[in-house]
Amino acid sequence: MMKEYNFHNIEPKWQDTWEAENAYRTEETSDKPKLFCLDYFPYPSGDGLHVGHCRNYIPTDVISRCYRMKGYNVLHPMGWDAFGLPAENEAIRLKRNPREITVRNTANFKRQLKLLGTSYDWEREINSSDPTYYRWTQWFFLLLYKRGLAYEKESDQWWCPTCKTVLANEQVKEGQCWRCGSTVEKKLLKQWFFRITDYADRLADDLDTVDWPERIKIMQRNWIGKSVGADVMFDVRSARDGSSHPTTIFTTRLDTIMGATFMVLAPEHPLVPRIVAEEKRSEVEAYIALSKTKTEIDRLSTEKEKTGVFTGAYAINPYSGDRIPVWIADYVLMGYGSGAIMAVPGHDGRDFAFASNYGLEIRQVISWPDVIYDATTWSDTYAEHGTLVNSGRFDGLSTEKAFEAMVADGNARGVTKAQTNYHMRDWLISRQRYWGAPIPMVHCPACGTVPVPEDQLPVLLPDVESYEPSGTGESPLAGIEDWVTTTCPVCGGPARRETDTMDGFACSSWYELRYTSPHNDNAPFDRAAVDYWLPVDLYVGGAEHAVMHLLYSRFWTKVMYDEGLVGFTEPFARLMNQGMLLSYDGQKMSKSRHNVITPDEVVEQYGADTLRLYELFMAPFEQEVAWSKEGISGAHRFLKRVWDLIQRTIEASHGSQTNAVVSGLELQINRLTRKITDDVEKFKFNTAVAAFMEYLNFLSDAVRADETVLASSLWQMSAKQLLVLLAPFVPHLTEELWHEYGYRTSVHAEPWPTWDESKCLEEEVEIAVQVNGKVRGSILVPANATDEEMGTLALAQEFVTRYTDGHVVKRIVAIRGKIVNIVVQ
RNA sequence: GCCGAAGUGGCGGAACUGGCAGACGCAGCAGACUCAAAAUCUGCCGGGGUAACACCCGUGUGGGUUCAAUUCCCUCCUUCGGCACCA
Repeated sequence: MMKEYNFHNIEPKWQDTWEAENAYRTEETSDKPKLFCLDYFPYPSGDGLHVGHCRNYIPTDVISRCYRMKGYNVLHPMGWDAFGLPAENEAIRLKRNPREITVRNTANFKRQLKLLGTSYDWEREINSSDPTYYRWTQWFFLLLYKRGLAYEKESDQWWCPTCKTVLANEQVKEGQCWRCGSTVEKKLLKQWFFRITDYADRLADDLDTVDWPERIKIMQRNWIGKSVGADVMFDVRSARDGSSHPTTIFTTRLDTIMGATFMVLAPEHPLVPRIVAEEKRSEVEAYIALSKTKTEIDRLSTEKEKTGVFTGAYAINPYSGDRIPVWIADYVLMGYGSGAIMAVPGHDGRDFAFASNYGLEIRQVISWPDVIYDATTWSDTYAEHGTLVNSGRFDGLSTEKAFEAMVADGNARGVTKAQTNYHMRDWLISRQRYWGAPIPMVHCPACGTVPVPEDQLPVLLPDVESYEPSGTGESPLAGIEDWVTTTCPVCGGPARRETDTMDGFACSSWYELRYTSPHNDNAPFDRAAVDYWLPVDLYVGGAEHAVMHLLYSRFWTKVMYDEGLVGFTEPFARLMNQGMLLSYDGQKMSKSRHNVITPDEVVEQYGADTLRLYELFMAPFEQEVAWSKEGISGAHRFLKRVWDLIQRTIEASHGSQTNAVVSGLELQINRLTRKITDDVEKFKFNTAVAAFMEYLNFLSDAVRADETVLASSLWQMSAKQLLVLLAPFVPHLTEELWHEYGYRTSVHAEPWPTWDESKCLEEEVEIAVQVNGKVRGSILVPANATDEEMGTLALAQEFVTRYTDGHVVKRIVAIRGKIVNIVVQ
């Protein structure tokens, strides 16, 4: 009587065994090659994992298991990004302490991850909200401060009224909070920033050195937004008293400067009150007031009308000498460049729209061979490069040449200098919230703002009765008087602690390093361990962190490199993004839609091995796909068929050996081994699973034809090799069958099978025969047949002569192992 | 508006470097087993056409290169993702 595939017994049994034997502990020191295989740092939400989250945990587990079998020392750790807004918001909603919530949630996540049969080294588990961890997050803050990369500044910042805190630019998507979706507002507050803009060039350039999806690199480059141009000084004359105010504008198109017919200042530009004409004053002030409210309310309207007001003042164009009017308009932003532009309506769409609205002069300064200039039909499509006209001594130069000549010319006269600007702003890291690492700074009335000395870290997050955000722009910590009150580390006098906490993204900017030495009490990490393990060889997670975590983390790494703490400049050598897993209704899985599928329910019905196999099989790794309730049964059927066939194979192994031969078996097992090895390397798990299925179909057909093959030696060997290849994909089923064979050691400790390339070749191949590109039949030829032999054999076929008789054969194309094409007439 | 990715059977998808489009799986249809159902096993399964062959059409659209195009080039359409007045 054959045993049934009882995954309910098998899976917990092996999970307990592996845990008891500490089967997946990472070796501390080793001569083996290393692989650091890392999942994104998860925030342990109270909802737990759904099957969509498994879409990255399963593949990284397959990779880790596979590389262990290949003889690598593998670091595959897991920990919790527990600090931050999401955890705190959940705690507030449940009216529970965030610390309690975190303990409960991480336990549940861990249970679910174990349920999947993952092979994490749990001895290296970390938690960003633990003082032994955030002590070092604070230590890095001090490092940044010491290097002049952390500073305080009062400015208008994005404020989320629901989360009651400020947000960094990267954390505002289409005018909404990245976490809760509320429309954000501007609020004037004193805030801590990290000077990430100092690293803009390196952050952009070093993208060329990493193996990441091109899409993510492009998003980062766009975000950094490097633009090369020039600063030019325009002399603005006050309309009030005629006084001179040299004012810088930034342009990437210096070559068009002879076409600058007016100048525009941002409404907030500090020069405005000093130059505005008396009779324009009320109109200008009204516009400034209006634009302040407008940016908040109308941010999302797509095609905003370009509006502005004339200040009454004029400026001198330093190249043409023209006297041009100075306007203010809200399409010029104070936060970029110098908050002032030269407007070239002839060759810029925005300036053109503005000039058209207010009847300002439009002048052509670039010409193209096939374009006739006509002021009435002029449009923003003519911003491309060409040849200069109406530009005096620069006429006839190409735009590129003119740019250089004009920089040199202006440079000599002291009005122009080459300049590069960036879209990216400094990273705002203060949060007016409780659940984060306290910023380790002290405000002393005598000494000013001073850092907490390293030996006094961590600045512990105090227990607090109410951790609800106040909404006043102050953190809940500000209300804890005996925590806030402290002594100044410099003068010993009374002082007050900084009450803001750090953005949760600070915690995740260095966590990968902590895994190499998670219990180190003397430093954030052991240098030797980091030198061995880093950079991360394979980093896997969703695409949603393209310009947040991944940018911040790269920045911290470069700072550490500059400080001499690490020997590399990029933390993640290879990055992969898994596709989103939609629910069976094609919608995103969410509690509110009631369409969440949990691994718990799937494991209960089909087992973890089936879940793993199905998630790997359902679509290419990077592609979005919808869950199919029926589809998973195919994966389960496959595993039952493997189970049954191996059971029969084991049974047959107890009898006497036969000499039965399965034609092509050696070819198939060698090809399968090669295919699985390649596909795992390339993250093509779906085709790897398909290859297993094809192989099983091949074996099934062979057994049906002749049952005695089960007891042949090649069959026995091939069946075992199938188990070993399948082990990283379905660890429990393979382990059970491996032990049923009588082995006492784990299948996961087996060496990864190799293949013989010469045995992957067939002796005879079937190739298609075409006449004039249409398939008319196929022939069987020796694999080493020459082009002539293939052509001759093809021409002799009845299905070919039918088309060639009465025609002239012009050409025969023969491609070895593929096709013969006979071209007639 | 700009940047990027992608369009293949009823569905998820496969196709090396240009070489027989639809591997593998799901669903469906027919049959075997069964009193019956489930499970399992076997066969069929892009469209037209045929008694069955033959044959014709077919990878979003229209063109091009080639002996040969899902694959390369150009045009357009659609969907998804990112950025959104960055001078």
